Amino acid sequence: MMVESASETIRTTTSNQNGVSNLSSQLDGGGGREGGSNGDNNGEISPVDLLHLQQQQALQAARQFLLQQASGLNSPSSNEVKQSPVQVPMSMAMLTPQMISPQQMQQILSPPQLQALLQQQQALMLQQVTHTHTHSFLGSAPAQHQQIGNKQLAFQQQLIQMQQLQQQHMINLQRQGLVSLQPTNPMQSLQQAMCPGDLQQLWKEVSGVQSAEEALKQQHTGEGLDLSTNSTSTSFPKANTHSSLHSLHNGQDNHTPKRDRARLFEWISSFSKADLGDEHLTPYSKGGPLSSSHHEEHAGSHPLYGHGECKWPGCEALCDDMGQFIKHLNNEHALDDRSTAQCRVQMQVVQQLEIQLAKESERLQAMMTHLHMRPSEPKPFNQPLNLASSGSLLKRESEVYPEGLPHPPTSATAPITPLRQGPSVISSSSLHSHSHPHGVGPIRRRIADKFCTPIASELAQNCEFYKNADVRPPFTYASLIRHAILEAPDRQLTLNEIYNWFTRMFAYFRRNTATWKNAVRHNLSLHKCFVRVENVKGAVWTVDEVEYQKRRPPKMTGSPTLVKNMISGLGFGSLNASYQAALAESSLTLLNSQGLVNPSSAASLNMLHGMGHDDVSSTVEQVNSNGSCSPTLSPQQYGHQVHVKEEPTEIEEDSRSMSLMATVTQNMALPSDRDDRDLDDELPTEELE
DNA sequence: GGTATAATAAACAGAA
DNA sequence: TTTCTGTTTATTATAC
Repeated sequence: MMVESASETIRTTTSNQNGVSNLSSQLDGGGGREGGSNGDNNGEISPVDLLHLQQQQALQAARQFLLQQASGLNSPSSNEVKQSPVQVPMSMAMLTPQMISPQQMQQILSPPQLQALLQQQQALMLQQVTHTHTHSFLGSAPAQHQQIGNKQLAFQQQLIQMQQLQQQHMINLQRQGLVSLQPTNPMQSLQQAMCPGDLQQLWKEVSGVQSAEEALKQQHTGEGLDLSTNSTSTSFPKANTHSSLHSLHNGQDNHTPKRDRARLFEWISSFSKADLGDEHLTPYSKGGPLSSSHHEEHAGSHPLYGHGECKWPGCEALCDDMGQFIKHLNNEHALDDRSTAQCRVQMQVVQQLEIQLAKESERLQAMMTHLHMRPSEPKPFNQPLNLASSGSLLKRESEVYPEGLPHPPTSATAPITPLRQGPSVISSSSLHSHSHPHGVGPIRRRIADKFCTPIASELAQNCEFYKNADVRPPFTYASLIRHAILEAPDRQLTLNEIYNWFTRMFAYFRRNTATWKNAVRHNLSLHKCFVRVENVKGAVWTVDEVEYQKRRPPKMTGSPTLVKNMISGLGFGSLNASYQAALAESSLTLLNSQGLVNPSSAASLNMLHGMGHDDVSSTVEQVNSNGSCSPTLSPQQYGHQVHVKEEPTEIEEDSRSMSLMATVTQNMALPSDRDDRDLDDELPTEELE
């Protein structure tokens, strides 16, 4: 029961804001395990402090610049970056965020450059706000209003981009262990990245601009808000504001006519609460605009009310009590164009952050996968990836992951699946195939076998991950069943015990019970390598290693194509040929130091590189578990009734040579702690792969 | 396009 | 009768 609730918790990681704190918790836990990866900043100014200091300095400079402008420097030509303390090309500072993603920006720019860019953008934002203000009050021609609307659009786009960029930068710092991780939500992330006061200030600027425009409009037309009026060529900035924000979301400037309230409401409601989280749409989506009957308002708390002030973006109105706040909310933030526009901006912010979160979650899993590997195994990740030859999943991931970054052994579902999925995270649900009942399509099914993933090694490295994350393990049912059975003390399990192993080891299998249990039974019956043995306490299942080795493994003959495929398999954080080579290399070193190996055995180890990884791991596991040289564990030794099955498609292949490996391995000391067997018992033997 | 492999679904039967 | 266990068949997807 506890495990199920735990998996439920994990599953929410990318679906709402709560996931952020969950993710942070995981990060904290992971950081603790890794021990010391966060660095030691005690007694000195931490990088994050420096970052904040720089941001404050930039903002301070921007404020001074604003003051100068307000005191008479109204010339637009003065709005140049030469005021900026850091020299980053203006074209870069202004255009890049809209042209390329923040991730790409970070790859292109060094951290100092990135920081400089952030500062420039912040200063520029404030400058734009000032100019917008200035033009709003000084100019009244429609053309100027049009310009204001465009500036607002540009401003808000850049604001979001800047927020993204800063958040990404913070995450990068966190990833580098330079910043301690804190439970946060998207808005907190923005505030954390920007400096809360300045973010709020920027929001106020947006609101202020719109308020000023509304005032102007009312002055010119002598009428109040008329939401039903279509915008014309002489439309007021308010209409532009609307369309700008609308196009902000659509990614195009289509200058749509004003929507009436119903359409605004419809548009907002089109965002499912599942995507955006309850709190974002609650005021609108439940019973109309900011209804005072909202349940949270009656409950004495409101997400938009805290510390005696209104938390509406850009609004810091002081409200003594909830009643006053509700009154303020209904009066000042009713469903009108401005509120809708602000809501849209907020939606956009949330959506961007959620996308970012999904990506970062996947990146986290890739990092965890990487960090679980020993320091002596960096080779695979130094090799160029050839993802183009991989399947569609890898192609998708190649779009997500920067080149050279190890991909998680996927899954997301992301929700992670987000992957959703691995470790396959992809637990990010966003990466899960929606057409598949399990959320994980067949694409992923054979990943383990295709890339020859060593199940023992993978499980050892990501044991905790699979136990907690709702991520489908990248192994076939057969390999999982076999692993479960071989892991058992007497190398035999009842069906129910196999079920229990699945649910114990993988959060993913704590759901979809009917499906995967059926699959387990199906595999047990189908594959000849699984032998049913009846004893006094009922039927148990064992593994016939000979039969298992007969299963046609992925061909790894060393041809360029296969090697390329293996390299492409790198994307899963699973072991590939290079990794195996590194493992063998390090193992040989170890064995040589123990005088247990000779050149011929080294050749044998190298030969293993051409084997399917499952085969390799099975060999090692078997030897390891048996503790003897016997290459197989014949079920006949049980002396019970045995049901021999026929493998559907059996191609006889030479059994891989394993005697030498067995000879070597049996001499190696094995940890005795069974509780840690996943991590300790298998690793030494896996190193021989 | 054929083949192999794996996942999934489902039907069915026998035992507990 | 229900549930569990085990077998079998069919379909689909993917990789080669």
